Amino acid sequence: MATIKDIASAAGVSLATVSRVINNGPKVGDATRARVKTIMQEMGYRPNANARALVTKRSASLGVVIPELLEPFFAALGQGIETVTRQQKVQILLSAGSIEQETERRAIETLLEHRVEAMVVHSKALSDAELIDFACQIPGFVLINRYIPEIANRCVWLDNEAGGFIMAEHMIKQGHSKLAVVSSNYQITDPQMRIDGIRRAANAHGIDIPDSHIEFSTPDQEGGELAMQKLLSRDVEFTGILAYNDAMASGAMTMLQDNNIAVPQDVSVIGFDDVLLAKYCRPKLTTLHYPVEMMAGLATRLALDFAMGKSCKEETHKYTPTLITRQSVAAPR
Amino acid sequence: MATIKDIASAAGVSLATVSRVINNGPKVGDATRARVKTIMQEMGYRPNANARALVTKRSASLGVVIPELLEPFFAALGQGIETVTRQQKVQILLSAGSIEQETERRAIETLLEHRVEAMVVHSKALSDAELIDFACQIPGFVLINRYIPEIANRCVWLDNEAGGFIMAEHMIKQGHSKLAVVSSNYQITDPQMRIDGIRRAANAHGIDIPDSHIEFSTPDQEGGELAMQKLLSRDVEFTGILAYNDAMASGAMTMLQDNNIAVPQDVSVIGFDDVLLAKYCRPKLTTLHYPVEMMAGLATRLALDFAMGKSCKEETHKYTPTLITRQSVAAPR
DNA sequence: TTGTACGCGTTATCAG
DNA sequence: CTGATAACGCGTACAA
Repeated sequence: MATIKDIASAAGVSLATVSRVINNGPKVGDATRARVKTIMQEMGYRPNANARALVTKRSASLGVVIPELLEPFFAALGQGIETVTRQQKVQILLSAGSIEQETERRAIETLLEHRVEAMVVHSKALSDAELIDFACQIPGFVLINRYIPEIANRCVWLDNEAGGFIMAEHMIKQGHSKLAVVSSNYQITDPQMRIDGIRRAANAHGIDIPDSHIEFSTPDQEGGELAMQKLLSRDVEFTGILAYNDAMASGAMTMLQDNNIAVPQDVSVIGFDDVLLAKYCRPKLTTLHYPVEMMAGLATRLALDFAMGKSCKEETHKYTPTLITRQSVAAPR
Repeated sequence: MATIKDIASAAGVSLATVSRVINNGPKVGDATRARVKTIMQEMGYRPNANARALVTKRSASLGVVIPELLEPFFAALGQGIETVTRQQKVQILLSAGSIEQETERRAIETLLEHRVEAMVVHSKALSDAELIDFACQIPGFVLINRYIPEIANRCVWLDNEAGGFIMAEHMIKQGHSKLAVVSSNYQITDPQMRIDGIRRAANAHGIDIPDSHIEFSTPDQEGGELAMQKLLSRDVEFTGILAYNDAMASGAMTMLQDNNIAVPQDVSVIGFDDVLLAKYCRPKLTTLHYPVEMMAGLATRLALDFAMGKSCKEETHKYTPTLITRQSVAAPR
C-alpha cells in the first residue's frame, strides 16, 4: 500500500507538501495541489489511520461495549449509536460479549488499547467502583442503562422504578386489582427496580402483590411461557400480568392462550421495551416504550463531547418510559 | 497514558526489555520480568494498538460492512461474526449504512484506512467490478450474501433460486395450485432470484404464476400488509401466499386476518429467513431457515484465514435454506 | 509556497 | 540476558 513518501517522490515534492494536500492544508500552490491529488488517485493512496492517530493523539473512533447484538433491544441500541457516529464520521469499534465481569473488563481494556476517543458502555457485571475508575481515566467514557451517582453526568439511564409504577398504575386504572408479575431472573438491578415500582403503585391503591404472585425466568419468550406456566399451575388468582419485557409478555400470552384463557378478555398483559415484536404479536402488546435508540444517540454525542473536552450543562440524563396502548390490556370482566 | 518508555525508565531498564516482557519474549531474566510487570500494573500501562499496528503491519481487527443493525437478519449476521472474532481475539470495526453505492464505498475505504486485516462485507449496491477490485487489493476481503463468479471463493452466499423453489414446492405438495407472491421492491437481485425459483417449481407442476399474482413492496411488515391489500383488492384468486421474508409474511397474515380470511384454513402463508418473529407470530410461521449466523461465522473465519495467507480448499461457499414447518401452511380446503 | 527534521509508541535487528 | 537504534507512516514547528 502506497505511503505518503511514495506519493511525495512520485510527485517530486516533499512529504510535508503531500501531508498538507491530504489535510487540505492552507499553504500549497494550486498547481502542486492538483498534481499531488491526481497522483494519489492513480496510486490508490489511503492515509494510514493508525499512523495518524499516533501523532495526532486523536482517532475519530468510538468504542462500544454491549452484551450482544441479537436481542432487538441491543440492536436498537447499536443503531442509535451508529446513526450518530456515521453523521460525525466516527468509526465504531464494537465489543460484544455476555454479561460477565471478565468479558466486560477485557472489552473495555481492548478498546482502550486501541485508543478510542470515546466509549459507550453497557455494563451490568462490573462494580460501581471499577466503572468509576474507568470514567476517571477516560474523559469520553459514558455508561448507558446504568446509574452511578458519583458519575451521574456520565450516565444515560432509564428510571426502571418509574416504569414499574406506570405499568401497574395503568393496569389498576383499567380496573385490575389482582396482579401477577412475570419477571427476569438475571442478577441485575433492573428487574427488582421495576418490581419496586409496581409495588409502590399497588400499595398506593391498597393492593398487595405477595411474592407468590411473582415468577422469575429468563427474559425471553420461553422464559415468559415458563413463568406463566408456573403461575397457572400454582393456582394463583389474577386478571393482569405485568411482564419484565415484551418477549416475556409474548410468551405469557402464548401460554395463556394455550390454556384457553383469552387475552385481553380474561386476562390483560402488559409488556416493557416496545420492540418490534410488540407490534407483531397478537393481540398487539400494550407496553412501555423504552427510548433506547434515542438514549444511545444521546450517550454517543455525550461521549464524543466529553472526549473533546466539552463539559455538558445537564447533570442528569434520566429517561422515563412512556405508555403505549395497544390491544393486550382491557378492563376485567 | 503511560508509554513503554515511562515503564522502562521507572524500572531502570531499556525499552527493548519492556517490549519483551509485554510480548512474553523469551530472553528476559525472571527477576526483571517480574519487576517490570508490577510496574506496568502500578502505572496502568496499556500497549498502544495503533503504534503496534504501525510497525508490525498487523492489526488483529476485522472490518464489517452491513446496511444496518436493527433488522433481526443483520443483527444475526453481526452476532455470527462477533462470536468468532471474540474467540480469536480480533477487534471488530463496524460500519453500517444503508444500501447506497456511495455509503458502502466510503465504509470500505474508511475500514481500509484503519488497515483492518480482514473484511466481511454485505454489499448490494456496489458493482461486481468494483467489488472484484477491492477483493484484489485486500487479501482478507470476503463477501456475504452475494455471489460473484470471478471471486467465487470469497463469496459466502445463499442460493435464493433454490429457496424460491423449495417454498413453492412445499406449497404445491400440500395441494395448493393457486399461488400468489408478496415480494420486495428493493433493487437487488434476491427477490427476482426467489421468484425465478418459485416459477421453476410451479412450471414443473404445470402451474402458472402470472405477473398479476405478484405484488411488490418494502420488505417489512408494513410492506407485507400493503402488498397483500393490493392483491386482495385486485380480486386475485389464491390459496397460497409466498412471501419474500418473515416480516412481509407476518404483515400479509395480519391483512388476511383483518379481512376475515383464516390462516392457514383459508389461505396458507410461507415466509423466508426464520427470524425470531417467525416463532412469535400467530399462527407460527412456516418458513425457510436462512442460516445467516452460521454463514457469517464462516465468512469471518474465511476472511481471517485469507488475511493470514492461508488459501482455502473449498472453492464455493453456497448455502441452501431449509424448510421449517410450523403452522401457517396447511392443505387447502 | 515548499522543504527539513523531529517525534508519536512500538517492534525488531544487532551488538554486547 | 540486555541495550542501542533503526524503522513504521504521518503531522508539524521551523527554516528556507
